[in-house]
Amino acid sequence: MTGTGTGGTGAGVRAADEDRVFAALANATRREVLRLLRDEGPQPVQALADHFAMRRPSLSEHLKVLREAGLVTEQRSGRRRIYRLEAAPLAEVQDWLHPYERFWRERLKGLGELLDRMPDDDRP
Amino acid sequence: MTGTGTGGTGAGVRAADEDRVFAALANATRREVLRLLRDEGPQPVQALADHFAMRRPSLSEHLKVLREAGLVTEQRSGRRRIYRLEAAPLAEVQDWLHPYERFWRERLKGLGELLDRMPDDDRP
DNA sequence: AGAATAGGTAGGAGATTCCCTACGCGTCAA
DNA sequence: TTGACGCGTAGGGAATCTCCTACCTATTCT
Repeated sequence: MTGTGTGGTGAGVRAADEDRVFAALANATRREVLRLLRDEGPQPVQALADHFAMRRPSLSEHLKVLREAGLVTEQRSGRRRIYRLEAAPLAEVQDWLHPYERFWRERLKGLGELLDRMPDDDRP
Repeated sequence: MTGTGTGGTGAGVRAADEDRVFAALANATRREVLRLLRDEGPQPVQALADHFAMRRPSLSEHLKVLREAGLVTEQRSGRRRIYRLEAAPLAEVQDWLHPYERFWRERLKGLGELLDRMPDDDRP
């Protein structure tokens, strides 16, 4: 929904989305939540909370950050809310990563030095 | 140097490294610095600072965060310090990303629903 | 209906982030 | 040697993060 062409602002929205995703991933608890949803499938909040040494309301706030980054969705089931992994924003992270790939591959082949460009104004 | 097998603690070190990398990427200025070093090659601090509406000491602190995450290295050249992209830690991000890949691919093929597992205790 | 369960929100404390203005240190030019 | 340049660090302030303890609503069970 907040996809590639929402219209109007265009790139500004994308940048904000990107920022939310990277910010969401900047916390170890939230990354662990994503791993749990990936490895154990969709779960209600309490089941997730069992894995952490943190009160449930704190986890609720982490889930909110993940929701606003589009990394999880909730589906209400009675009085519970089943959280599910939404991996699509992670594809954008991979896209962001891609232009760097050749740099670490060069390093691994030991060719890095040869291909580095000097700043071309002066050297000591 | 702070690579895969520093010895002793093992996974603890890795987790701390991972955290530093994700934290470093959580800021748009720092991601832009990485992009500049990637697209324009190694540069001194002032050349980088020209791209930002921020005082140079602030950028220096961003560079420190990137250095401590292993994402850049500095090479002294006279009174200047040439910063260079070190993409290796980004390979670890890609490794982290990899187990999620099948999830967004499933979604794209519209098969997501079929493969989702229920929490297997009860449904409404 | 009343009690228990599931989970979100409010408000606050302490830590961290991100920017700033000084200022210090090393290097190059005059 | 003196001054200008390049860059890092110190210290501080505002904003944000991350955790907490209440507290509220919605649903289910008895």
